[in-house]
Order: sequence, then C-alpha cells, then structure tokens
Amino acid sequence: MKTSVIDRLQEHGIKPSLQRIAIMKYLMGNYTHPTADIIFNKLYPSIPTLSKTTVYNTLKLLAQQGAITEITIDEKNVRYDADISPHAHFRCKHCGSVFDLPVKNLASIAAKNIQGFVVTDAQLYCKGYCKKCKTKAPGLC
Amino acid sequence: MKTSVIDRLQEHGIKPSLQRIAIMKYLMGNYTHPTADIIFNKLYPSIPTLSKTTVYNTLKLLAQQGAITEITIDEKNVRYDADISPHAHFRCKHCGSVFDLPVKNLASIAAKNIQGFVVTDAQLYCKGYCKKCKTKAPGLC
DNA sequence: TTTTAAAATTGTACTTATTACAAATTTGAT
DNA sequence: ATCAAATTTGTAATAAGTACAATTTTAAAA
Repeated sequence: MKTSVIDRLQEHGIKPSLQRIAIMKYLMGNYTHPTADIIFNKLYPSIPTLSKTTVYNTLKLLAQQGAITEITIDEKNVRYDADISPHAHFRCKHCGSVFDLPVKNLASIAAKNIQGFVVTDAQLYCKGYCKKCKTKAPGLC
Repeated sequence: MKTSVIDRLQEHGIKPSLQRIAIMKYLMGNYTHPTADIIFNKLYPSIPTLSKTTVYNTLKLLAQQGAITEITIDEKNVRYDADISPHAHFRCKHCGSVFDLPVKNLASIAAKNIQGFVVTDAQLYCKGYCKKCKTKAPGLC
C-alpha cells in the first residue's frame, strides 16, 4: 500500500491543511517536475482563494521537511518532485522537459566522497537532448 | 604546461577581448565558484567601463562554448567554474560555501543511464554541512 | 591611412521569480 | 463562545537576469 497524501505530510511533521494537502496531492499525482507557478495555476481554479505566496511558502516547507525535493536543474526556476527516492534528472536543452533517470548507486556515490563533510542529500543532473529533440535540428542543438 | 587564459578562449572558439580575458582570467585564478555579481564587483575597479551586461553575456558565451561550467547548486544565483574536468560540488546549507568534491566516475555514471537520450554533460550536487559548520549550532542546521 | 562593416560593449529599461511583511482568516484548545 | 497560535492572503519590494538600441572597438579593404 502506497502512502497517502496526508500520511506523507504527517510523516514529515507537517500539519495537513487544505492548501498543503492540495499541493502535496498535486505533486504526488503529477511527476512532471512542475514549478511553483505551474502548481499555482493548476490549483487556483479549484481553490480560488489560493495565494501564490502560500504555494511558495508551502513548497519551501515541504522541501525543508524532506517531504519533496527541490530541483535546480533549470537555472530559470526551481522545480519540485514528490519522488524522494534516489534518482537522477535529465533536462533537454532543446524542449526544456525534465525526465527521471534511474540511478542505482546515487547514495553511495555521494557517501564515498565525504572528507569531513556531512552530506544530507545529493542530486545528479544530466543535460542533453531527449529522444524527440535529438533528431530535429541537430545542428542548432 | 597549463593552458593560458587566451588559449582557453581560443580552444573554445572565442575571440579574446579585454573583457573576456579579464573574466576568464578571474575564473581561472579563483576557483571559488563566484556569481556574475561577484565577478563584476571584483573586476570593476580595474575596468571602470565594464558593464554588468557584458559580464552576463560573456559568462553565457563561455558556458555555451564549454570554456566554463554553470553551477546551479544554489537556487538564488548561477555560479561559474573554470574547472571543466569532471568533478562534483558540495554546498554547505549553513554558510553557503561551495566546495569541490573529487569524483572518479562521474562521466561513466551519466553515460550508463541513457535510454535514447543524448547526454552532453552531468553535474553532481551534494548538500549538507561543511567542517566548520557541522560543529556549531548543529541543532539549528 | 581612411573607410567601412561587423563584432563587441555599454547603459537603461524591463521582466520575472521569489521574498518580506502586515493584515485577515482559520484552527483548536479551554 | 473566547482567545491565542498557526496559517493564509495580498501587496509591495527585491534582485537576478535579459532585451535592446546606441555607442565603441576591431580589423580588413580600399
């Protein structure tokens, strides 16, 4: 049985409110690495009182508590991921999409390279061209 | 013999100008992962006509041509690194410093996980607490 | 050496993601 | 029902980065 939205919040010490549940639920249902702005625009129709500040605050809280992961593969804006298992990300330089990449040994890679540092988390970001984009306009890419 | 600043520019198809040389030289002499703003402020006294736009444009050009690497470990601003050999980065969540971490097999890790993607570059970002910060205020960290 | 076109640089104005903060609302205990 | 704490909201501010037109520099041709 997979963890419910409310469970995920509570496991990370976050009191579930309407807004927090909606944001966490959206992320757990859409593994598309959305930005704060995308999340706001998706939820706004069903929660018309929602504020963008709440979205930013909540995402920061969720990330701080380890309920979600912040992805900074895109220099424009931060993206968010409810998949907190160790895996890498790939971003297409042409279309901008962010994909998941399975990586077996991410945790051990990070752990190996400590020299007096305390490593709490590690992110592997790969960039290049995705299946769709590698064919069209390869020179321009 | 290590490559000179001008060589590094020319190797990557960049015509060396006063400003480009100054920026590339600064990066090759300071492996501190500076931001565009830091670079501007360091060079401005000696090049009083320098524009911040030029710094941004030049850094983007250098990165595009592969003469330097963009580091997005910090969600606030992009950092730059003249060390283009494969290595990882560590950022202290307390003091914000970014350190280099040697990693043997970064290239192979990235290559292993392609499934139809063309991977042009890979970055491993680790976060946690550095030697100095892990001792003081460990609870707050 | 003068001319001239392309390339590079500059300054200003703008965009946009994110944050600060104070007011308003909601929650939960008494 | 009351009250304090927690949460949410809206607005205003900040700050990184970009667009763009004007100016300056470069370098080659005449």
